[in-house]
Amino acid sequence: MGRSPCCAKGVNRGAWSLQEDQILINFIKTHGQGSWRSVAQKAGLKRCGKSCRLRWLNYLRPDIKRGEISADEEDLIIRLHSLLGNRWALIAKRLPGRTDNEIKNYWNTNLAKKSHDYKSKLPIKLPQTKPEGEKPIEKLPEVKAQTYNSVKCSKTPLISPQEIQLTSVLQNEILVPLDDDSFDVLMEIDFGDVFVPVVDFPHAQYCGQMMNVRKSEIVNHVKGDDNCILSLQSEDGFVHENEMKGVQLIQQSLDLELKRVASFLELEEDEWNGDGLGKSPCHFMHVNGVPY
DNA sequence: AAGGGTTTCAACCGCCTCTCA
DNA sequence: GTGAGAGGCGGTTGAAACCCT
Repeated sequence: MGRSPCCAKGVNRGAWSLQEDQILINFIKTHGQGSWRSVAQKAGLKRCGKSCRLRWLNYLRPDIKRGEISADEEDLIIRLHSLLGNRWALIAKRLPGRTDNEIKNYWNTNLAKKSHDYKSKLPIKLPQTKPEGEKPIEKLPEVKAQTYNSVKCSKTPLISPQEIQLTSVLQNEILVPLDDDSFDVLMEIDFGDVFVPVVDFPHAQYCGQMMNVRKSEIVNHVKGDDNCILSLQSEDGFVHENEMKGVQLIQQSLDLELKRVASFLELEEDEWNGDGLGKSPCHFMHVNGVPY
């Protein structure tokens, strides 16, 4: 279906003049926000409706907060971005007075670079050797390692070690309390004979950007951009029963933490558990290419 | 002071979704 | 059910401001 351009020829483009701003402000004060196309026409602005809407929402609206993004706001943006991805409008709803455009610009000019710089310094060389004495507990021939090759999570839990100790109902079973001064490890999952440290960035502001999971000497993949990959491939070609259990535990713990974070951020369930980037991490786990 | 490079951010573009006839 | 119009959104652009030599 072909679309006619929203802006007819002959309309003004580019930066808004003070006079245009004043006309738009006065018109909306008097008539309120209605159909943007008709606002442009009735107000006598030679602008397309979209341009009027953008100007009002991003600049002229009286509840816009001016000034620098505070440290608290920055922290919230980072947390929300790790949870929601580039859903700027959704993120902006959680920062009163800030617009999606402003947050997007702030991310692109400040936070994205920080994040990228940090990620580029991450070690990617991983242990390649299999530990002595590591044996499969049970063979599951229908699920070979080369097909049971990844657990993919869209998002990571946003938790501090202190919070883990306080909140995890599974603490005694799968989460090991951490040193108070450590942000390197979010939690450890006990696979029975192997501990799996779930590692995040050492700086709190990067928590949630990427997660690094190692399963002792066996799990040998640490990588991620927007997503993280937990590779649970065993070198012996079989899936260990305790590994399968580990997948379930990771799924449980991630889902638990995401729910808690979503609750903390007062996100509606459809904002984090629906389609898209806000989806619960357990829905992104795959075994053999199939949602686990 | 000049000018060249870099950064910032307002505005635009194009696609998607929703609504309504 | 279908198509068109409108709003909403994320990605991108480019002019202006800023910085550095």
